[in-house]
Amino acid sequence: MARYEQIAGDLRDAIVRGDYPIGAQLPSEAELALRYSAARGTVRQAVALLAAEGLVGSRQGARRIVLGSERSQSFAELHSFAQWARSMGYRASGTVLSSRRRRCSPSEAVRLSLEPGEEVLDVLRLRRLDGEPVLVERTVYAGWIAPAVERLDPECESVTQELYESVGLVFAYGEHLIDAVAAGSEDARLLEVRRGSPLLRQRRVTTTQEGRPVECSDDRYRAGSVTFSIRNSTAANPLVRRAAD
Amino acid sequence: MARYEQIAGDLRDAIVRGDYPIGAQLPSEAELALRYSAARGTVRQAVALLAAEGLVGSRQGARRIVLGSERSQSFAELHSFAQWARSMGYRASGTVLSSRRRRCSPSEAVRLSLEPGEEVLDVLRLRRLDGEPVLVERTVYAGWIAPAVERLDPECESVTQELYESVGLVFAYGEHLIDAVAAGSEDARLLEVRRGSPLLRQRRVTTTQEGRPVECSDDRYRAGSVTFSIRNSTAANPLVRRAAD
DNA sequence: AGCTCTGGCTTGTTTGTACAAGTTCGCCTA
DNA sequence: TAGGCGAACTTGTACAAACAAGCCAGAGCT
Repeated sequence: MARYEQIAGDLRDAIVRGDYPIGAQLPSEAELALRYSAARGTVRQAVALLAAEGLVGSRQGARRIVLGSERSQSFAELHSFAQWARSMGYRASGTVLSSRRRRCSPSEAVRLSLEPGEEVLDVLRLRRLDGEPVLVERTVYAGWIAPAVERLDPECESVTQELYESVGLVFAYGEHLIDAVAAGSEDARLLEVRRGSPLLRQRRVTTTQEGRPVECSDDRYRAGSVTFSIRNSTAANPLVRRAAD
Repeated sequence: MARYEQIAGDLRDAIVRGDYPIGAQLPSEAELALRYSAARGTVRQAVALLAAEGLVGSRQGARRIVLGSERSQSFAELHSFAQWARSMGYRASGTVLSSRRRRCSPSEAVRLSLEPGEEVLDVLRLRRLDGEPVLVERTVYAGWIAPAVERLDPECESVTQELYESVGLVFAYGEHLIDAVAAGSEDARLLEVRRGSPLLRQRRVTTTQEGRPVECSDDRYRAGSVTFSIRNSTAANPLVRRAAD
């Protein structure tokens, strides 16, 4: 682990612990550099991490200020339903309801960088938290990863983790579109809500570290079960609002 | 404008223009340093910006890869409905439907760091895109900014910008919770949809650069009018999924 | 008392250097 | 031909130094 990550971790712990309550000033960079016997640049990398997490605010000329004390785990939590659930203290489970190969549509070909008509794997999963159905996941996997996905246990808890362990696949980048839709009849039946009731939809495309698209998915959460949270600052975070398709 | 921002802008333009299409490699840091007559550190700051925006991916040892070519303006767009609308080519308008002072509730006192019972300003706004109502905004402003808000034109297009120009107020940090809810009867009437139809809700708290909370708001978008978009990578972006309140 | 202004403190930007660690690709060998 | 090896390349981390720019409090003045 890098030195600046250690320092960031140390400071984060101190903030979470309440050593620096909300509104308090952080020590100056020079002081921190001295305390950790590190160069100022290294300390800056550390506090930049905290700023990106929204824990501290920064203004040129003034001491850094503590803005919050909630820790957020960023990427991993956005991707792995199971990991997120575990960290929140829920018991996650899931079932594959259908899984079949087919030729990809033109729009999927674009999103997954495939040749038109190439084969893809279509998977429908229902996910539960503590037994309650909360999420319908309709995922399209690129053909090259399909065999590994088909080998997975249908009741498999964490797809992300299993794929990592079986073929070393790492989900590294993602684009996510979040909006609200009415439950269709299938959604309604699976999630045990009335047709037309509000669902939170997350559409995403995920790629490997090399930029190779792996999957695109349409996930629908039952209203009231899940919330997305973003911290942003003037200096960071590519969250934008877009017009609907 | 800082040198690294110029370089980042230049590279961003090149990517958007298609000089570096999706999947292409960016020049190495050394080459960019030479091209821009800058130190490698400066170039690194520039490409780090692009990486944070999700435009390029980074892996130690390998050339940087272009992941996307859509420009996102990050913070500003998340905050100013008017600015966002303008950048998307829409004509934004809005009306203040009600505005009244009252004592804050205990939960508001916590979120806005106020004394319990302190005065706040409650504003209900309806926002339109090209004349279509798309957003109901219920905002609670801290008492200290209330006078400036009350002086605003009820038809004011961009609250953010007006507050900046009139009192120099800058919204610098924000926390946002996004989920889906069913339209209440007031929502339904204002947005011209049926009661119970799905809405995308964004709750937020905004603070100044000093960490002083300015407002908290409950914004509800008509389904199909707006989506939120996030790009994330293993290394960045504090977006998380949370259980509902 | 209230105001201005200045000097010291703090963060922001840039350059330069060095080494660590991961990737890529060609060459060589079995 | 398939596989292993290594050299060159590329990004990541760390240190040191200098100056720019913004903030703040206290000194001094009105």
